Amino acid sequence: MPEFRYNGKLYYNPVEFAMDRIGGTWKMPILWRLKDRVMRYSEIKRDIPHISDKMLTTQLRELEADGFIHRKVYPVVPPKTEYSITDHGKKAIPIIDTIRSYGLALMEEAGIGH
Amino acid sequence: MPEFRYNGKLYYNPVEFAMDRIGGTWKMPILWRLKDRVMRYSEIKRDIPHISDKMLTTQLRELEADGFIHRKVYPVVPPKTEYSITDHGKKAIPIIDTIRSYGLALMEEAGIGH
DNA sequence: CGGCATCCTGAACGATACTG
DNA sequence: CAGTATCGTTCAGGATGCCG
Repeated sequence: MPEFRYNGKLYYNPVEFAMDRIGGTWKMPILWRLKDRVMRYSEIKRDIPHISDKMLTTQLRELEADGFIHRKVYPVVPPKTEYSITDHGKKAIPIIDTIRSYGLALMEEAGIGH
Repeated sequence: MPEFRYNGKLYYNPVEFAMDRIGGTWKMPILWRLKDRVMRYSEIKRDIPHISDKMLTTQLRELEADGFIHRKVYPVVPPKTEYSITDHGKKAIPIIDTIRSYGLALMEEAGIGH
């Protein structure tokens, strides 16, 4: 398996590369919520309990930089920012769905959720 | 999305639960290599560059504890230990394959690998 | 050969406070 | 409302050495 570099970071396989874009604790939950609707910052925050402003902002910025979501700022008072998924981001949804289903299966096997 | 607890740890969604079992830097690469053959400790280690003994041992133990792989020790000198994937572990392979393919697609879009 | 025991670092992540 | 700034903590993972 050939190793390669991207943006200065070293990767050893495609799985690692994919997980660096959509992995971590928050990115999939965020993408999942944006999959079929536009949401404001405060909406996302309210919908994902326990996430801090810092984490939400950081993750949103990274997803935007990687082209998964679009950020639209309305220059009004009070501030208004809308986040939406891009076509590039939509391609990740089936993957997340696969992992999600697998997680549910594992949970059932483990006796969780009934 | 209902949160739940498992082995003392708090999870917020099925994706997080799944990634806690097969995620991280090393677990998928290990499972991927064991998917259709039995391997000895030293074989795996040789096949996954850059992994340390500590990491390899830790990950193998966790995968074993979660029922993904089986560990068979031969009481001989010098020591011999064989690792194989279980039926439970085999169910993870299609997931890894999906993520892998997605990673390859992302890499191609990013202009990596040609 | 197939590990385990220690020690250690850096990045991820959290808590809190503040602001245009 | 939608963030930033700063500080503190945790923990995955690396480095090194030892052993039956």
